[in-house]
Amino acid sequence: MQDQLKLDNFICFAVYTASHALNRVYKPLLDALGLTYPQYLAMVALWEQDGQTVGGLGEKLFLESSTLTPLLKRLESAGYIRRERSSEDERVVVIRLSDEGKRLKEKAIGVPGCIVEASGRDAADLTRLQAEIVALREALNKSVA
Amino acid sequence: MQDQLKLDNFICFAVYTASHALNRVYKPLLDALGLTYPQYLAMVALWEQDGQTVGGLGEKLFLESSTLTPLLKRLESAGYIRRERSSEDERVVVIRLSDEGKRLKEKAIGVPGCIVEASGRDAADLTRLQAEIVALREALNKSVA
DNA sequence: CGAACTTATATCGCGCGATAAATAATCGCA
DNA sequence: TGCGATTATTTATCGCGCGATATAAGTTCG
Repeated sequence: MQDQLKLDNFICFAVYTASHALNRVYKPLLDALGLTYPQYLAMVALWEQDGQTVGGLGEKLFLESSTLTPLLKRLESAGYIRRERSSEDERVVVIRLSDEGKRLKEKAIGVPGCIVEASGRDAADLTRLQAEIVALREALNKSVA
Repeated sequence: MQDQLKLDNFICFAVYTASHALNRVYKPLLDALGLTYPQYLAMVALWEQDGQTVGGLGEKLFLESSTLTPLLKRLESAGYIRRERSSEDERVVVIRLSDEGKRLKEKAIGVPGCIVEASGRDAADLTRLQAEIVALREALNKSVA
């Protein structure tokens, strides 16, 4: 049968369930760090570049301030970051890693390797697939904007 | 730099953001149907095969019954499905489409096409990518189990 | 100068999704 | 018969994600 409305033919279903599957692999690793999945991504973004603004982070992570602000507050109360208003522009809030937040990077350094291993693929193959998925995301984002 | 902890190198980040991007494309289409994204997937599974059990649906959708039960209750109170205990095995709850639920399929028939269009790819290309993502999901699920 | 506009973030409200743990009902088998 | 296994529900908790709106700070321009 060539039913258009067949679950297994849905790219959205593939992405949705792959996201869940990733989440389940990450869960125990991130529990050990005291982070949720989106929090982890925010921390990765900050490890990559400290001192980003809320807006800048949101742009990178594709999240609104209404999602990010409470998430960042949780990271702050966990002691991993500080939120400081910029002195040049008082509208802007700059996010800085605390010492503990910086130390957490060392504990997190092994996580990506675990994922690669769980995927059963080599890094190059994953990189290729990742690029394809990013291309899909970009096309979809363009169509909405 | 070849930093392992770089956001753009994360397959998880690609999947996570692609999932959001898909959600944003779907949102207006599903709003018109009165469905959320996971509810839509459950309905697709039921259009594909009516009369599935909660457990069976959960297996297909990779969701626990504790996630599915409230979701299905919402679909029931929306009038799209009925939940009936099986007479053969009274532990089992069978989900059946209501007439309205069946009619909804006609309204939903155009949705996948919109997504293909938004992706800017042809169907064959999407199918190939979809298969790759499914393969990733299967590998990840295997590693957890 | 100051009114009007823009930008950056925060707040509020909402619903949902996801999980864990406890409970209940039923089934099937030794 | 009785007990472990199965199936689903319940309860409680937590966080995510968004839209709408508010607040406050900066900017522009008459």
